[in-house]
Order: sequence, then C-alpha cells, then structure tokens
Amino acid sequence: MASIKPSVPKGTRDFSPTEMVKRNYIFDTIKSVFRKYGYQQIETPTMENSSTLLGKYGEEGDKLIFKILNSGDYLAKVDADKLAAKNSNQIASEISEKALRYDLTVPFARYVVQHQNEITFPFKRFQVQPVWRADRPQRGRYREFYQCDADVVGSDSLLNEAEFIMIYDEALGKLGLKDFSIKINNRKILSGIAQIIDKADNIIDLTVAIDKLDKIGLDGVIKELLERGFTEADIDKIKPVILLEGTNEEKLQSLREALASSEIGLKGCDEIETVFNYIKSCPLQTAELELDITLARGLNYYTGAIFEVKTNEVAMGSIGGGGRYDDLTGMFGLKGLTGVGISFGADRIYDVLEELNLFPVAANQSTQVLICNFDKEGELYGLPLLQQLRRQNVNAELYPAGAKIKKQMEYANNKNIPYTVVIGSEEIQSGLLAFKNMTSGEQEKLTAEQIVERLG
RNA sequence: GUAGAUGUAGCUCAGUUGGUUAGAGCAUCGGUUUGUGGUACCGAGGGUCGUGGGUUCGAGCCCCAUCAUUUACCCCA
Repeated sequence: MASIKPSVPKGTRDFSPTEMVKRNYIFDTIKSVFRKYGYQQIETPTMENSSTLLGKYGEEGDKLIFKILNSGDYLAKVDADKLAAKNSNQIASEISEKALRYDLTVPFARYVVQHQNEITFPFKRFQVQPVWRADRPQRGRYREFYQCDADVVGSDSLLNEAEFIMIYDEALGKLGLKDFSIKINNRKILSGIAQIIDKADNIIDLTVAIDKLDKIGLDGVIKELLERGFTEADIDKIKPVILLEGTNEEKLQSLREALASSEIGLKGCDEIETVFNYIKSCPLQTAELELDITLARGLNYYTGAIFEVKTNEVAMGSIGGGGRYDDLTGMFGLKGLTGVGISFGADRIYDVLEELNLFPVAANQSTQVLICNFDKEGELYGLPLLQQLRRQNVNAELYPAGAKIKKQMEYANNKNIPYTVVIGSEEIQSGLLAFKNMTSGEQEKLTAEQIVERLG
C-alpha cells in the first residue's frame, strides 16, 4: 500500500497535550463564569437536519454550511433531468438531508421548541461545542472552531443584556486580558436610521456598509452606500449619526436628536440607556463599554441589543459577539419567545492569550512521579507503591518495560515529570529507594512510606 | 467567488548567473556512561526538491499546466 502523506483537512487542527491544557484553561474559565451566573450546560448533535439550518444565516451563510451526503445509493432517487442539468444547488437538497451545525444558537432555538414542555422559563443555558463553516481559512479563522455560547430565552428584561456584559467582563478579565472593549449597539437604532431616510427596506445594505467604518473609513463607507443605491441626500442625513463622538451619554443624546422622528429609533436609545444604567450600579472591572452604532454584525436575526468584543492589545477580529433575537423560535413554530445571547470565540481567545503570553505555567496537569525499574522484580516491587501514590491522588506512572534507566529518565524529562523513583536489586534489598528530584538533580534514599508522605 | 505569496528531510529553512554525489539547525535513533535525564562530544538513519509536461548537453533553479498551503478581500468567531 502506498503511504499517504498525513494531513488534516484545510482549516482544521490537531491539539497536542500542551495545547489541550491551555484550551481547557480557557473553556473551564468561561464555563465557571457561566455557571456562576446561573446558566446550565446542554449539548446538541454535531449534525442537524438541513431544514433546521438552511435559511437561518442568509444566502452567504447557507453557502458556508457543510452538507452531509445521504447514506446508501444517494443518486438513485434523484430526478434524471435534474441530474443531467448538473445543477449542484438543485440536487443538493435531494442527496443531502443533514448538515454540520454552523453555530450554536440555531440548534439551541430548535432545542427550546422541541423541549418547550420540559423547560422552565426563563431558560438560561450555555453550550461549548465545535461548529463548522466552509469558509476560506485565514488568520484567526478556521473551518472547525469552538464556540462558547450562553443564551437566555423567555425573558425580555434588559437585565439579561447587562448580565452578559458583566459575564464578558469577568471571564475575559479572569483570562488575563487587560484592555478590551465591549461594543454595544441596538438594531432598533439601526432601523431608526434607515427610517429617517425612508429606506427601511434597505436596512441590511445600510448596516453592512456602515459596519465597515473602522476598516475603510468614511469615504469608503460613502462610496459603498452610493453603490448600494443610497443617494447623496440620504448620506448627508446619516453622516452625523455615523460619526458620533464623545462619551456614551453624549452619543446617546445626539442620537436622540437625530432620531427624533423615529419611534423605533428612540426605543432603541431607551433600551441602551437602561442597560447603561444597570452597569452603572454594577461597574465593570476591566472592560470598556462603548456605544458603537457602526456595529451591525452579519446575522440578520438580531432585533434588539447587539454585542461585539474586541481586544485592543493585538490585531484580531472580534473575540465574542451576540445580541437579542425576538423571534428566533418562530421559525420552528413557537411564537412570542424572546432570546438574548452571547458567544466567546475560544480559538481566537487562544491566539490572543498565546500572543500576549498570558497562559499560566502549566501546573500539576501531568504526572508527578515516575517509578523507574530494571526488570520484572523491580516492576513487581514498584506496583504497591504506585497504587499507594494513586490512592493519595498523586499522578504516578510505572515505566512499563525493562528499558535502560537512561531511557526512562529521558521519558520523565521530556514529560516534565518532577520526581523519579529508581528501583533495582540494591533498593529492593535495603528497602530504601532512590528518590530523585528532576529539577535540582538531587537524589536521596527513602522508604516507600516516606515517598508517599513526601508527595501526598 | 476575487487577488497575491509560497511548495526542498518529521519540523523550520539555506541552496549563488542553470553544472556533476542537494545542505544546515532542531527532532529521532545509537554511542562516549553494562544502574541516572536536562549540559557536552562522536556517529547514524531520513529527500523521485508538491505533481505532470516543456526548454536545455545538463533543471531544485527557467517556461506552461495542475494540485496543495497561506495572506488579503467578500463574509465572518
């Protein structure tokens, strides 16, 4: 058999033991904060029915969903004419009924509707699982990546929004980030802006364009708006809104003036203000909360608050985001249930912590002591000690073959094991085992009991 | 989907205007040390130079195609 060059698919990665220690540190930190705020964990399947996913992320999103081929002779049932036409889109739905989940929010909405009779509302859940997107990979962007989502459904209180801001602040602060911004906006404000220029139907074009402000500048945005069918007069009207400056309070004040004729726009301002007031009475530790009306985000199901988190310490896309969606479960037949949620981009956070050198030194994750032996006698002699150590919750290993001591020491060294015990004929005879500190290189003769005591 | 960059040992990379047997560091394995790692010294294995074609007396190097990787854009965590 010809050997195949080993590789993983584009945009996917292996995680080594040292990487897993760091990844778990991130996941554990985020999860503990979620739990502290009353969120409960669920999991959903890797694959969903295509009908659950398709149409929820817009046209672009649908293209990025990984579809799973049906089992068996999946081409047999396809209409011959469609097959002859070679139109992939037309036959896709006939040869693929399942797809990999694209995010955690839509499967969660499905979960809520499906289990509505078992759930007590408001339902606060968190979920940490990988998602898949058939995107072109690039810096900070993978085809398989983990999301850490927390959502609450069945409560329209803006206290939830405020709590999510606190969760971001606490979790990212705990992870060691010093300088990051939580940007907040409100879809109703964006609707209000569209309303004052009488372009309510073109809100998506409007938001996609102004979302790029920090990237392409005002001139770029104006150019893009013109291309998307907005007039010079429209742009004159919204320009002051886009270029808001000052404190959050000042921005809100200017917004209220600009949106005076739009009821929905003013409602958005009220909502933001309420959230700000909550935060005022529970001040944030680290994060900077910033009203940013250029924040639009791609997902078109947001109806109220919109969040995005960016670190100011390294150049990296957003490391978290979320928002309120008033009718997500409506697509699955359950009307009138409102939800709001956030997501942490764990993979990007990993890259950021790595770049800033913020991971704590790996502690006690690995083996504490390796028992080295020469032969069967040593192995047998070491077994009770091994068991005693493990009963004391000391991570311990007995080297599994009669290899050279040099080899066994190398193993301990490469695995960063801090202590070794050598058992040979001399040691068995005297009952005093060679106990070596691998960091200092010092070695002493101790009984098995003393060793257990020392490490326990 | 658009545009650019890069493919040489397990990894990171040298390789001169095209010239004879393609190199280094790290990693691996063995030895110096029949019972002691991390340091040092000695040695070994490992390559159809991404793939296919072309130009040439001669190609890792030049040309074409193709595949893969990667960066930026669109979009997004």
